[in-house]
Amino acid sequence: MTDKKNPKWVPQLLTWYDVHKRELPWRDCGDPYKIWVSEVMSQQTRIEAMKPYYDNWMRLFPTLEDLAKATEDEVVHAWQGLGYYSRARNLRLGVKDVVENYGGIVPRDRKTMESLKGVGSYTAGAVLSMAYNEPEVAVDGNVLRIYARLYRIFDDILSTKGKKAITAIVEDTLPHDRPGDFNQALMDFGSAVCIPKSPRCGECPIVNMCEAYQHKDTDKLPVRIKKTKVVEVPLFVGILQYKDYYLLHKRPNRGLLRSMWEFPSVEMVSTFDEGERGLEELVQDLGFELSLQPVLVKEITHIFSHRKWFMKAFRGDLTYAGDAKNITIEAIQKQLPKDWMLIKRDEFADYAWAGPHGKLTEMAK
DNA sequence: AAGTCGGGGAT
DNA sequence: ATCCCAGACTT
Repeated sequence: MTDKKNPKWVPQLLTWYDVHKRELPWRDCGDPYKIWVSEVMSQQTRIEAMKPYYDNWMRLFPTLEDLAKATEDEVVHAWQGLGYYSRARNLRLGVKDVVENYGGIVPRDRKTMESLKGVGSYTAGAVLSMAYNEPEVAVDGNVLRIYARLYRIFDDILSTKGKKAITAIVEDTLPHDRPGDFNQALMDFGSAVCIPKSPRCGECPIVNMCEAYQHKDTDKLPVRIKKTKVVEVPLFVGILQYKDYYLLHKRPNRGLLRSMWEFPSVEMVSTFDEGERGLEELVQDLGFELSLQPVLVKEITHIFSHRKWFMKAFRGDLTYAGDAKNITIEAIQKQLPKDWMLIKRDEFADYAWAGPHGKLTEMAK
C-alpha cells in the first residue's frame, strides 16, 4: 500500500484545518487529562451537547487527582443527562488506575492506555496523538465515513472487516509530523463538510482526491448495515363472520405490507380477554357486535426482516348493530369505511393478502 | 459477531 | 418517525 502513503489530500486537509478548526476548551491544551475527559464525553455524543458538561466537569474535577478522589455517585451525578453512564464510572476507574499505579502520569503508549477502563482503540489513539503528538490513529465514525468515501470502499463500515480495512489505510496515510492535528482535522472535517447525509462536496477541500465523488457515489457511501433487532409482536387475529361473509381490513398505504388485506387484528395482547376487547372495539366502530369463540383455531409465527409476528387466530360471529331486519350486505358494505369490506370465502383468492394472513383463509369455514 | 447502553439534533 | 453521533464493554 505504499502508493497510499503521503497522499496529496493530507496536506490539503491540514491547511483547511488551520483555517477552519473549531476552538474547543481542551484543544491544543497539552493536558492529557482534559483531552481524555473530552474524548470519553464525546463518545456517541455531539460536541455541542457535551460542552456544558465538560465545563462543569472541569470545575468539579480539575485534575486527575480530584477525579480519583471522587466517589462514583459524584461522578455519575455530574454525568446526569449525558447518557451512557458507564462512561463516567469507567473514566473514574481509569483515572484512579493512573493515579494509583502510574504515578499520576497518563500513559504514553497505546497498549497501556487501552488497558485503562473505558479506553478503547479510538480514545487511546485520540489522547496519545493530541496530548503527546504520538503517531497513533483515532478511527471513529467520522474517519470511517471519510475514508470510505475518499477511497470508495464499499465494505460495511460497521463490520469488523470494514473497520480493519479502513484502519489500515488510515495508518498508511497518517502524517507523522502532525498526527494530533490530523486526527482532529478529520473530526472537524467530518462534522462540517463530509457529513453523513448530503455531504457538502461543493465546499470540500479535498474533493479532487475523492473517489466517491468522481464516481458519483458520495450518497451511496459509507455502507452501514444496521442490524435491526427483530421486534416481537404478539398479534391477536379474528376470523370474523357475518352470515356467509368475512370481515377484512386493508392495511394503510404505508409501512409494512402496505395496502394489503388482513383479518381484523390487534397488537400487543397477552390474554384472550385483552384481545377480545381489542377486536370488539374495532368492530363496534364499524357498527357490529361480536361474539368471539375462545378456541384457538390457528397459531402462526411469521418472521420479517425486522419484525416477528406471533399470531393467534380465533373465530367469531358478527351481528350488525343497526339491524333493520333484512338489511342487505350491499347496504352494510356501503356504511363501512373504504379500508374495510365483507367478502365471501370464494372471493378470498381475488385479493392481495398481508403475508401470513393469507394462511388464515383456509381456517375460514 | 451481536447485544447493550441514552439522549438529542438533524432530516 | 429514522438516523446517527469524537465507542466501549459484555456475552
